[in-house]
Amino acid sequence: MDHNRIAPTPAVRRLPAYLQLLRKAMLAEESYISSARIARELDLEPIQVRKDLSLTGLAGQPRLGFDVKAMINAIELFLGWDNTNDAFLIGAGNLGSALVGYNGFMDFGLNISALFDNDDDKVGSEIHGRKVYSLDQLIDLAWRMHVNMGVLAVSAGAAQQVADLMVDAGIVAIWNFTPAKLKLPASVIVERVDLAASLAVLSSRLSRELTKRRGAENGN
Amino acid sequence: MDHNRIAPTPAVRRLPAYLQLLRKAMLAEESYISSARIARELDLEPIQVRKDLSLTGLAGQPRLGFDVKAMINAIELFLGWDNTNDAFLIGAGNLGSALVGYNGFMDFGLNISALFDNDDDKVGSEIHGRKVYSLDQLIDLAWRMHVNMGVLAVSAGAAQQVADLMVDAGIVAIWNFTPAKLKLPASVIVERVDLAASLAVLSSRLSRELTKRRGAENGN
DNA sequence: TAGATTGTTAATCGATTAACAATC
DNA sequence: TAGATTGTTAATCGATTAACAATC
Repeated sequence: MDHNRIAPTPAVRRLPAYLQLLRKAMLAEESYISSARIARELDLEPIQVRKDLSLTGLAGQPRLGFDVKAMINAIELFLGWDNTNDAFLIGAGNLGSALVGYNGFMDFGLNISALFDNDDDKVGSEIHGRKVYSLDQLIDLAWRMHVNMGVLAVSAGAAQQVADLMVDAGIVAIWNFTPAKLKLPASVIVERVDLAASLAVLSSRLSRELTKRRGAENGN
Repeated sequence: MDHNRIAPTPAVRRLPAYLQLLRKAMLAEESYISSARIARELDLEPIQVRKDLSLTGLAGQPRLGFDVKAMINAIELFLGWDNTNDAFLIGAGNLGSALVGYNGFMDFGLNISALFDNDDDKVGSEIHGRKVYSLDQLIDLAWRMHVNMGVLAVSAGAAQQVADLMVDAGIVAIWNFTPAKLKLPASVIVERVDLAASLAVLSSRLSRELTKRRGAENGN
């Protein structure tokens, strides 16, 4: 309820899952959904669902649950997904191309409107229907098109330098797909997709599991 | 120190960053590094670094810090990155190709040894030097090559079905790049790269920041 | 009204951080 | 030895969960 406190990150990260489920419920023409039902489908606790949804400021109704349509709007508004966000993608390599080709981003209110790369062979071409521009044009185009979000998908080595350029171009939020830890002004919002961290969790667990199994095989 | 308790996930996720820094230190021929120095470079607290590193079971030395080479080995052992892990990648689309082309995985002890796809146009071809097989061959090849890790990069709609097949093929650990929440036996280890969650954090913060700035513009 | 589901307040749990004795 | 840095134990912090009164 307290709209001045910043929202807990773990809760914000769960909101897209609620949104997805609510959209499915809307397609099924259900008008209300309870926290118990959401919790069951997403394998969470009902109380956690209620706490998370309260972030949006929209209250549920006793006996009924949450108004599906209203809650969809409330979550989208909270996340800034109510209007499509135009973003530039910098680095039209393998990963960059993959991200542009992923249509699912439209569900997240994200539209990658142009690509930027230093490779002259790529500049001027189109990837998945989006034009590739030279990095030299980034500042000019970002200001002109009022783009304030950037997806960084260059090599680790180039990441810091390109990020600095993005900031000069007026980009406020950077979705960082590189392994680099960027050093930028505090006012710039950076969210990193840390594949190494994710793989570390998976492979350490696998490693333990395999050790356990080998132990069991030897009759321990 | 208690090696029976499972490791806290946030700590495990930080280990690759330590590893990367330690490797850099080794290249610079430094033999010891203190928690204070690691903390400074990674923007963490020294005490957190010490707690995290203690997970590996390797102790530091008072006055000196941590033995760089020994700690690299200890972290790699802990994560199961001491020997290269062979993995299959299922779904040779945009994202799948990008992941195969990303050479950085070698630093994480991961080697994607083969690709699988249902698209007949792709089967038999090579992507970034790896052969693409039909999904029909997954079970046979996984057993024969003793592969127990799989990277899932198919469409959201196919994810559950393909994951079931992976489990039938004896795959124990699944790195899930799809938006699907997989329902699998509890013994299967799943780690999901949740792009929607990550974007939610970024765009909700951006949204707040822009609202704030617009407020400031209007003289509030 | 009775009953189901909500939001609030308090308790629990786990991760982070602080204080400090132990160590080389 | 003196001093820097460690690992341990305790305190703090934040997120999750439990209990329950409020509500339609």
